Amino acid sequence: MRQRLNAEAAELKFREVLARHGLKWTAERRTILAIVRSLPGHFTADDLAGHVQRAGAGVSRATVYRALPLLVEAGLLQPMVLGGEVRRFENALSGPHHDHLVCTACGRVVEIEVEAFEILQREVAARHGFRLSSHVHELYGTCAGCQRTSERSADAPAR
Amino acid sequence: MRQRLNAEAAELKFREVLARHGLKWTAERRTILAIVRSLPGHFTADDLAGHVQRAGAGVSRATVYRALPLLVEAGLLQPMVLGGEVRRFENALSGPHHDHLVCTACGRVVEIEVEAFEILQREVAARHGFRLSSHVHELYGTCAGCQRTSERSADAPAR
DNA sequence: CTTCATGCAAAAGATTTGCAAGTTC
DNA sequence: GAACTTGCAAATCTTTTGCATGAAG
Repeated sequence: MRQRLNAEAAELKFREVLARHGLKWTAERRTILAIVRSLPGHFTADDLAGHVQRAGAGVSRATVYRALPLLVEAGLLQPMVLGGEVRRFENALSGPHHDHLVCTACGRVVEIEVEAFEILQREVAARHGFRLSSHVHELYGTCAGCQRTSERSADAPAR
Repeated sequence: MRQRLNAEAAELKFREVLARHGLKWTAERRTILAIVRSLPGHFTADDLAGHVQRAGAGVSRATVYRALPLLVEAGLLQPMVLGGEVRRFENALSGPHHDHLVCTACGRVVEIEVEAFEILQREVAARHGFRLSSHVHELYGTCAGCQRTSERSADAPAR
């Protein structure tokens, strides 16, 4: 139901985020975007940096790292937790389980609790013969306030 | 719908994981478990280590770090991505979006695609005035094969 | 022209590991 | 007893920053 984004659409999304932050569209960021589009499957931040460097054009690691959050904000890169190498946790014992709705512009976090998700998750897991123990479920986007801000002006402070 | 786990249940879960890996139930791990249960909200691996250290009993940082993956496997700690400080990504452009079903015992990853999740997510986001751009959704548990293995013997190799 | 970007190399952090001595099973 | 743990400190790794120079708007 969700169509594959072509190069043009991807560039548009990226530039939109840049504009929103008053940042510039440079050759380096263009290169990084291209590599990101070309990488299949899962990869680490460092992997990506490596690919970009090897890809010829001398784009430094620092520049790649600096682009990461922007790419995520543009929805071109999707953060993952696979493998458990995370830095951040939440006590899974206190109170009922909840997921998170995070504003990528201002950082606000809304905790949500949706019974339907839980049920659906169990169903899917069962269908694959899995016995669930936990999960990570976070939704990223912009909250009402930040949407208004970015519509009004393109030089809105990042946070 | 999901009840708060009491100390006993938590210990049971933890010891179960330890047994499954042929590991031991030590005073240090007991301390760590206690602190984990006491910490509310979100925290980093380092935060936890700090708390444990300050909590008196001289449990070293290294020991805490070593216990982390076990706690997650036991479902007592829930990994999160909040804040975007992740090390791992996935190209959000190639093909339709999918979530992950991960076996914490053997590491197998099954990619799942459930339309209902997407719809529900959009609904929840809308209800809070958010415009979604991406999300992380990973389910952790044990696959059919690993379930059988751990039932048969407690000394099954971790992976 | 003013503001932002980049590379470099250094700095800062976070996590992991080797080892000798002490514990659990 | 054998196998697994721990603390410590050193070793690794990853990610971030300061600065001077070079582009983009």
